[in-house]
Amino acid sequence: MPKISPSRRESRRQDILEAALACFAENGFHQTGMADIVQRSGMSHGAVYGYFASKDDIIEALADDRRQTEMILNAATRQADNPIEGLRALLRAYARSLLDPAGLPRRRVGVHGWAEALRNTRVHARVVEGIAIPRALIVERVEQAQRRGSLPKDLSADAIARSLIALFQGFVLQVAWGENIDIDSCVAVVDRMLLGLGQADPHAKSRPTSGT
Amino acid sequence: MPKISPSRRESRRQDILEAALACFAENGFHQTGMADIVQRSGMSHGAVYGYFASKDDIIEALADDRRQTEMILNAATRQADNPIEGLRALLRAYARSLLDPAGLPRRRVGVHGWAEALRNTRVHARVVEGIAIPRALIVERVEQAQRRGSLPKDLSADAIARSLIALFQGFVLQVAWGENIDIDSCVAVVDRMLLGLGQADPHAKSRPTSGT
Amino acid sequence: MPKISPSRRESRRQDILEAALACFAENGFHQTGMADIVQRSGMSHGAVYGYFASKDDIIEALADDRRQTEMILNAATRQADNPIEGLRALLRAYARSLLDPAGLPRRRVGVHGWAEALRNTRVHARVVEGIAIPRALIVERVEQAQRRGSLPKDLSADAIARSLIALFQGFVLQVAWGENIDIDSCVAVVDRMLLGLGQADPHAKSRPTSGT
Amino acid sequence: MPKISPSRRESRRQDILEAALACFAENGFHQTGMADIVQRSGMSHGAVYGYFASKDDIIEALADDRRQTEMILNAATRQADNPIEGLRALLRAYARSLLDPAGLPRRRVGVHGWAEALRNTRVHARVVEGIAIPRALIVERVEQAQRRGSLPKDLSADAIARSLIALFQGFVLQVAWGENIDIDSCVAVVDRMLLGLGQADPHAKSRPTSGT
DNA sequence: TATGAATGAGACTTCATTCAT
DNA sequence: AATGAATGAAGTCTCATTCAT
Repeated sequence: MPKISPSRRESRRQDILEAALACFAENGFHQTGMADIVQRSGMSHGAVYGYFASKDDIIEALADDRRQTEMILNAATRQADNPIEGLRALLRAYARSLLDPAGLPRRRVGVHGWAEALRNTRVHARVVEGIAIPRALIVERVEQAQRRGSLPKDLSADAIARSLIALFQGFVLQVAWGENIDIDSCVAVVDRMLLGLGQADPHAKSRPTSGT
Repeated sequence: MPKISPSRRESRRQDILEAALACFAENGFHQTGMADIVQRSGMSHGAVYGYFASKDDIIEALADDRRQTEMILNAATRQADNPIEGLRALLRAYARSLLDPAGLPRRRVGVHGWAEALRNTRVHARVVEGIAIPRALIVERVEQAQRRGSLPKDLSADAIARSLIALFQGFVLQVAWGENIDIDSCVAVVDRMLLGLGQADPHAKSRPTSGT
Repeated sequence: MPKISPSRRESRRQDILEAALACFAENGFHQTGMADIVQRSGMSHGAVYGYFASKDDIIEALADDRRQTEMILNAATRQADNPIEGLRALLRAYARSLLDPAGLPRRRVGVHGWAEALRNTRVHARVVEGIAIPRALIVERVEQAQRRGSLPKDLSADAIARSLIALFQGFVLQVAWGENIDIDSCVAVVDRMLLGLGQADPHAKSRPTSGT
Repeated sequence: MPKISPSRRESRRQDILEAALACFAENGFHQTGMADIVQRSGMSHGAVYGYFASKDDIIEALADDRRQTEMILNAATRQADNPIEGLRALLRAYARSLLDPAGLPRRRVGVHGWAEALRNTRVHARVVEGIAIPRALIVERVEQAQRRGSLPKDLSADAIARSLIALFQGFVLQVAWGENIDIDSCVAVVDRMLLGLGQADPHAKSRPTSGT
């Protein structure tokens, strides 16, 4: 029987995750010690271990960021009637998040998570799941557009989704590195690319893939 | 001859880097111990330290992979007369490298390097430099195309370059994760995106951007 | 109470210093491993590092021995009214300490500290400070005696102090080496030397510096 | 059968000792690596090991410095007819050597040797022997003086010798530390102390010890 | 003889986790 | 539940010495 209330417990848990996020963002998972997290959280070693079974447990918890996903779902949902506009809304939602300095730690930890996912099965699962959600959404939008004829059917919806995700991932990376990147210009570029997707295959001999 | 020949020395150095690459690809930089590298290289601790001053030194050496860059330069150079085709050649060269299973360790280590670049200044410098080279090449091609009128001038050449790089980075990441990604389909998608770039801004009122 | 009391902490600290003293006395600073100290202290590596940041930290802590100094201050203070007798009391206090077998480890470590002071700045500072204190005391006594006329004014008080310190240092060294030295006889010799200091310069032509 | 001439061999040996002396003076025995000595000597590892079986061998060779001893013997011998003057000549010879900056490395290594003598039996033997020689000389002089009546017989000749040696040792130490010590003033002090030794025991009740 | 690359035991230190208080 | 001192395996790196060339 816990002496502290469930809500207080959850709040403490978040304190730890917040502290860990800050530490991991600065130094990466493996250069950060439990002592760093303990100190930053203002708690004791024992207390932290009361909320997480291990350091890996904390890493896993942070590898799974639903907030971004939720934001994206919302962005796309708001344009539920127009798939192409939905994708553009998605793009803009991502771009906006990249411009938010408060999200920098999160994005840096995200990049560390990408590397960690290469060897830590559980982290891998979390990360891949986290990406599967927007991907499924994009796929859905694309297929919707393909049915409507606003996107050609000769392109794989999955490939389009993966390509857009890849774009976002690359932007996250470059921004995390502190590269001097002009997000707005990039959004314009991607917008134009999306527009290009709507074209038929110019290399296909004579037979237009889709018409108006 | 007690002093080993420079070529033999270089060969030994490569052996170490190869061993380290394999270890890092499996377990990441910080989960790999010097003992692992030593064992895998078949040398002794002391011998390894005769070639590299520290583990970080090895990491740095691996963070700088010119081979990929060179391949890209070649790919683009072969199409020196047609900038758009040069970019497509680049895209294909990248895609081909992604399909090579022998390059997997290298790509995995590359991802670890991305994370490491977030906190290790020297690795950061290497990684960023490694990306600056293809980016400069792309910028050059794009500006060439813009002068010729095959790409609109209202798009930032740098943004285009960064976007293409971002795409490649994201693909590298997804492939490294073992995602079930169909590279050929993705190439088709990116091809179409490139095509889209050639279009004028559809939102611009009346005045066509491309001319002459 | 999870946090150990300050007194218990200090006691543990002393345990480590004691163990280190014994090890260093036997094998010197650099031939002693942390493992030796750890084993002798009965603690674990981590525990020792909870009290001292490094091996050098332990060495520094041992380079600073105030006990001897305090003993000397006491000895001299007891004869506050007669400076010459104060110096003789000092001499005897030192001699007594040399005869104490329990102090042998301390003296051996002291000699190691002399060598260490040649290259370790912090140890140098500690050692020199440790000697500055009795030296200042001797200087004070000598100047007092010079004002009273019981010591000639043509001798530098500092040189006298340094000479007496040098004598003690040499005795410490010879005793530490296990030389077959008769301390009592040496005390008699130094006593006579002190007596000699009271004489006027015999080489000074005619004019006596001080009278009786 | 050595290919190099014995004289060349000895010269090489001295080169190594010189290099080692410089290294040891700077960093002490145990902080100096064979690599340092090898580099400073301009030879190779193998070559150095051709002259000395081990690092300890080099240390031992340096622990035995006959040059100083010889100088002292000469100084005292020049005053063979007057024992007290012989001692004063010795004192001055020592003092002069302390003022020679070229001898600093030697003196620093000497101090390291004092510490090393505490645990290395062979070094101990060398160091103690090195000191036994001047001590024996002083004892001889003192006994000579006692027979002549210029020094009282109630003082132990050995204690006097050890006391004088102790003085010198302490001066060496303080000079090696870079202390701001005025050697000339100290010589004046020791001169007066020696003068004091000539006095009879003032505490002895009535019966004068000295004759004539 | 000379060279210097190689060896490998061992040095110091860290840190995720536990558990007596 | 909470504390934080303690554990000890494991980490990176050094260095006296050897030996193939």
